[in-house]
Parts: sequence; structure tokens; C-alpha cells
Amino acid sequence: MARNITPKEEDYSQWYLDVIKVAELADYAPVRGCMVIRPWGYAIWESIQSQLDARFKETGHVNAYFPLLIPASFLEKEAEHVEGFSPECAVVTHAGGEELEEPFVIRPTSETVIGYMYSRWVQSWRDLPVLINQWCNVMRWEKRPRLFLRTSEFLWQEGHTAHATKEEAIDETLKMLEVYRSFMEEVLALPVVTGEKSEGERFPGALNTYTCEAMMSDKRALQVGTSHFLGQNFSKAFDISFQNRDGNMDYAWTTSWGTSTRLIGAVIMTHSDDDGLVLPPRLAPVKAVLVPISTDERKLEDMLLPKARELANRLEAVLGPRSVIVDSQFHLRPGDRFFYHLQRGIPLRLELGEREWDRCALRAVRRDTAQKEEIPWDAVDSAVPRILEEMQRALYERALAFREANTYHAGSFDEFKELLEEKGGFIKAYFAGGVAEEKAIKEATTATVRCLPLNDNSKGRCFYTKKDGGRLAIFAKAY
RNA sequence: CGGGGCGUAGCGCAGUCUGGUUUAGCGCACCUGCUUUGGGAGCAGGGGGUCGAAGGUUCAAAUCCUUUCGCCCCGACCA
Repeated sequence: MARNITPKEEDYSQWYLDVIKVAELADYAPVRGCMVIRPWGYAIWESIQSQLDARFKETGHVNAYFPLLIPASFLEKEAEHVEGFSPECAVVTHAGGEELEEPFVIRPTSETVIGYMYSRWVQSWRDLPVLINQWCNVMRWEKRPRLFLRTSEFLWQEGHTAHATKEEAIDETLKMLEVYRSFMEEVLALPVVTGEKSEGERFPGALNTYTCEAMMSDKRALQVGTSHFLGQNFSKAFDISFQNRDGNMDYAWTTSWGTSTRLIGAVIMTHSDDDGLVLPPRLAPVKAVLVPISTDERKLEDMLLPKARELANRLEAVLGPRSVIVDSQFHLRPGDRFFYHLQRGIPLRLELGEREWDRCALRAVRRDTAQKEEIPWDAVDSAVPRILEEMQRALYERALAFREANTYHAGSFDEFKELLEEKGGFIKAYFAGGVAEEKAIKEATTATVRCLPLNDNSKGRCFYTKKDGGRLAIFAKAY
């Protein structure tokens, strides 16, 4: 049992911060609300980046880079957009030792500059669709920062597409939501509910926002990815117009979609335990660590270490370059070395001591369950990937079972309040209210509409307004 | 931005109320040596802080006063 981590049960927030600290994922920066992503944390982000990026490329998108600074006037061109974002914008007023004529906003998101550029690039229906993504940082001056979940500056990816027709843009919006869902479930082992955002939770300027919502291990909800159907709002504001096949002028239909370093927070809060970080194997930058153990220094150097390196090389041929490390911190005792890797969430520890040596084997210990298994040397190539995949699946199944076990249905507001107070978690209920009702529910309970799940078109009597024809909604307390 | 808590060594804290008795102390971590070594070792020796910052009161301030910065928790705002 780790002794430098506050147990989850004792103080969840502190546990979360402790895990980040002992796993060396991030640290506080000198500027309030900003964080330094340390090498191990950044390696996780790179893993997310490369795997998501591949999926974007597979769906026809290309990467580009748009500037950090946006003319302040751009934000104002879309009414809802400026209202939504101006409170959290950082503004540059001086540069080159002089006050600027027009201040620049540090991008909180890039719909506006990208809209401006698209209007110059798009003339004809033949120029569409435009399918561009960018990996970058954005800044939103948050009142209450939390490492990874809500920092003033964060890293993300924002896809921006423009299409000739409404249908195509809607298809794109849903397609990317699906890319997120599959990535989160397959790589992050993060079960998510996909759905539509309610009116009150919609992206400022969007006609419709779709979301991936996940349940953290304290039963609170976290929005881990969003995809927006922007209609023609931005194309009208920035004049992304084109001549269609019939020769008539038309405004493009645009979408945007994003996910961020918040995903790292989601992974921590979904899988980790009181011993520290737990990483799903497909996400983990390092999937296994070989730990030679002996009291005899010569055996370590002459037999165990070379063997460990040989096995690591063989494993890397199967698992990928730099995915296996050999621990040679021989100045530490085995327990210390175990804990070091345990806290950093490396999925599999492969011990090679004299006992294993004599049997031509390794002792594998799974990070999530501490389950032990002996693997003969000549079976590592098949056994290790097998165990990793078992662990990957187990993490997903466990998280899914947790979510299912903490999802309830409420038929009335009284029942809703009771469930929320006594059980927490996700509460499904038919809802027919609007922004005003959402707000009232939030004020009374602090719970919000997380989404209106897709693939459920059932209608029912609204738990709050008692009106018929309510759509199924998921409510929860959220981060 | 409102309410609450807190800034003393890398981390966690004691000392602050009742200024001087501390050349500011303890645990963990760190360094050196020896013994150890399969889920966080033991002994011995050692290094490190001027008490968040600025100003003030006083013969004397970590301790009192003022201002300021930052962090954490709870709310309103959000990926």
C-alpha cells in the first residue's frame, strides 16, 4: 500500500492531486491556473495524440496550424460566441513596447480565425469539403483551475470542417463523435455515453453540440470530447460563401470538434487506485518494465541484466519501439523499484530474479489486479501481449460495470433529488424543459443535464415539468 | 468574484494566541559509509530553511500591525 498517497475514500480531490504528483505527470507553474506537463505526463499526451491523429487521418482530415493571436473584433462577429467566450479571454493589449490599436485575444478556440481563412479559401463547391484539424494550445481564464481537468492554458486538438450541405456537415459532426467514442473506449478503456447537449449546455455559436460523457470513480460526470454542428452561423459571420453546382451563391455548413489534455484527468480518475496511476496498456507509453533482482551484483550485471535486455528487445519487436524498459536502479531495493513503476502506472512488471533464472522464466505482475503469472522466456512474445490485452479489456469492463451500477432512473423530481443525494452517479429521466428549467434544477441540486443520449428516441412524461413527450436525459454532478 | 482554510528545508508539520529561553525544531525525502535486498530496510554520520513578499511597531519579530502575492477546499463560470 502506498504511503504517500491520500486514500480515495478519505479525500478524493487530494487523492487525485497526489496521484499526479507521485506519478510525476504535472506540476504547478508560476502562473496561476497554468501547469507544467512533465515528461511522463507528456508521453501520455503524445500517445493520445498519435493514436487520435491516425484516426483523424483515416477519416480524411489533414493538419494545419493557425495563429495563437486573434483580432479581438473577430470574436464579436458571432453574437453567442462572443457572449460565451469573452468572459474567459486573455487579451494582449501591448506589443513592441506600444499599445496596440486593436487588442489581440489569445485563442480560447479558433472558429473565428479559421472562419476568416476559410472564407478566403472557399469559392466554389469544388473547394469543399475542407477537413482541417489543428493540435495546439488554447487559453481560457478559468475561475477554478484543476490540474488536467481545467487549467487556464491547455493542449487540445480542434477540427474545423466546412461542407456544401447541411446533411454532410451533420454527418461529419456525428462521425467525429464516433471517432472520439471508439478511441476513448478502445484506447483509454473509458466507457462513454454519447449524446446531444441540452440547450443550456451548448457550445456558444453552435446549432447543436454532441458530447462524450464519462463517469469518474467518484461518480461525477466529465465531458471528455465534443463535436459541434455550427450550421451556417460562422460561415455567415465570416462569409464562407461559395458558388454551388447550380451557379447560386450559398453559405458553407461548418463543424468543429475537440478533445483535450483533460483526457489524462479522465484516465486518472477512471482507472487509478490508492497505489497511484493505472494506465490502460494501449495508452501506456511504456507497457512493461523488466526488473532484474538479485543480491549478487555480479549476477545482476553478468546474467540478469543482459537477459532482461534481450527479452526487452524481443518484446519491443512485438509491442513497439521504446514500449519496454529495463529497470537498472540497482541502488534501490526491489520494493522501492516496484513502487516506482507501480505509481507511474506501467501496466506490467516483469520480474527476473534468480528464482526465475533457474526456471528460464519471468514473473509477470499486472498493475491493476496485482495478479501474478509465470512466463517462460520463449513464450514472452505471445504471453505479454495477451496479458496486456486482458488488462485493457478488464479495465474497460470494470469501468463500464461501475457506471452501470451507478446509473439510476428517476420518474419524479422528488425521486431525482433522493437518488442524487443518496446514490449520486448518473440519473436518467425524461425531460421536456428548456434553459429555465435546467437552470432551476441546477440551482436546486447542482446537477446538470449531461446529455440526451443518442440511440434512444423514447419519449416519456417529464420528471420535472410533468409534460408529455420528454426526451431521455442523463443528469449528474459534473466537473 | 463570494465563503472557509493555509503559506516555516523537496514533502508533511510543530513553534505564532502569551514577542526574547531556538545559533528556528521534528518526521519523511536527500548525501556518505557499513550491513541489507522478491511489496516501500537498519545503524552511524552529514547537507539543506531566515520562517510567502513588502512595509511598519519594538532594544528585540516566524511570532504584533498594514498591505500584497500565492495555494487548497466549497459555490457561481467552463473542454
